[in-house]
Amino acid sequence: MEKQSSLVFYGQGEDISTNSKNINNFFSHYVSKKSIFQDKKVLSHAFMPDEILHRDQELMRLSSILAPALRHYQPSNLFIYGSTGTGKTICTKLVLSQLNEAAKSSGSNIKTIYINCKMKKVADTEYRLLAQMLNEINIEVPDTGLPTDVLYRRFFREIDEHDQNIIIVLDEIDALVRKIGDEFLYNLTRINSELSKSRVSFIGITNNLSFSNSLDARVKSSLGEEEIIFHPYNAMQLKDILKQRIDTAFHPGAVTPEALSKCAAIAAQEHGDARRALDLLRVAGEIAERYGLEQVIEEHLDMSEKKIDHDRVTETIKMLPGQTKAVLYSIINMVETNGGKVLTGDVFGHYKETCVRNNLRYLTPRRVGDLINELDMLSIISTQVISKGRYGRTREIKLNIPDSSMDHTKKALFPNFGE
DNA sequence: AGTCCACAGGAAGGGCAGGCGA
DNA sequence: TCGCCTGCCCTTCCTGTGGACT
Repeated sequence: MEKQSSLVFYGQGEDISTNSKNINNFFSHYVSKKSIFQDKKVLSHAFMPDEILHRDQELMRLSSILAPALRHYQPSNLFIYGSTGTGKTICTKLVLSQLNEAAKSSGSNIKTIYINCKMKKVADTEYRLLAQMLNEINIEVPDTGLPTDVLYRRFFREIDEHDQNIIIVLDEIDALVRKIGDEFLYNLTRINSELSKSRVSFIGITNNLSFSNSLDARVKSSLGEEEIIFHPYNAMQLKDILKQRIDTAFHPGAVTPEALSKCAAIAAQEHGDARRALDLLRVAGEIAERYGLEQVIEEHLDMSEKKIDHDRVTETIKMLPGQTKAVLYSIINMVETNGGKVLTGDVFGHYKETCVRNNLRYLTPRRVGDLINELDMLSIISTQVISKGRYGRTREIKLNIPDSSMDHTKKALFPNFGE
């Protein structure tokens, strides 16, 4: 295939004496050229389609569980399970928005609160989650400084002012419980006994199918009154979803049927993740556009896959704190030297040496163990606890950084640490 | 069967910064 | 201003673990 980047074209082919002229010409050309996209936002995670394909059963089940709110009854608490990109969040949001519409026309007083518990600095502590819930009902509270029980009381008082049904959605609830434990959830289960006018229901969304097993029995029985499982999409279903979005996102004929099939197949292999499929398609479109082409072809999807992986890794690494970078630097070095997998003890030894060499303070093995866990949670590495019998119990660490991103990863770490 | 190793990981608490209310 | 509360990062201390070794 012959590729021609418009950037290269303008830089080399024309006699333009100054940089500003060059850039100006590029922008004019860019504006005058027809975009491959018709409406790019249709491919974003936040976009809510009018119709969600292949989720009729789940939507009906969800609607029937929440419907009693329209008759001033408290709907059952609910857990929604399913892997990433199976439509849990989007279906919940759609049903809630329809419920709000129905409430408006029927005169029911329903308030819905949606909180993504995985958002850093939003819901990673009990205080912040309560503050976020208060913000959702337009009550401003300081980022820190107040006792937690004051926030609880304020929240109870505010929501109990009117006779209303409140539905609180805690998305990625497993991340919250991992961070602050399930005591908080227990407090929430007691919420209705504190209220005289309002009624509160909870929807917990998680991609961890065994999440409820890790909960306290009281919390489990109270919050898990109903359960809905979202199964992964298969390749055919993903293809339908992609087709639906392509029709509005791209100009007609901008995505070849082969590219569409390939995109669906890649995402189907990765646990039927529709979000991943849409990302692949969006980035592939951007790549095609950058090359000045009017069609997305299979090859762009390969490039898109690499780019998404690469961006995810390098962006995550850039944001890491210095000590975590030092630990990762040691893991990469150990893996490159020893090949394959390394053990916690070896990593700590290398990490300590690196810190001494670079005049950095070094942390205790206990803390380094936690940092290794954090890298694991970010999927930069994978760890597995193994027993080496008489030679102790340790963690085996494997790098998850693709070879294609290794150079950039090192560049992101090397300014901080030298040999 | 008991011992031992090299950790994993929970619990408790210190120190610091930042904010609130009296 | 001061006491109290929070989050955050960290250390210290401790118990638990599982399979090789004796």
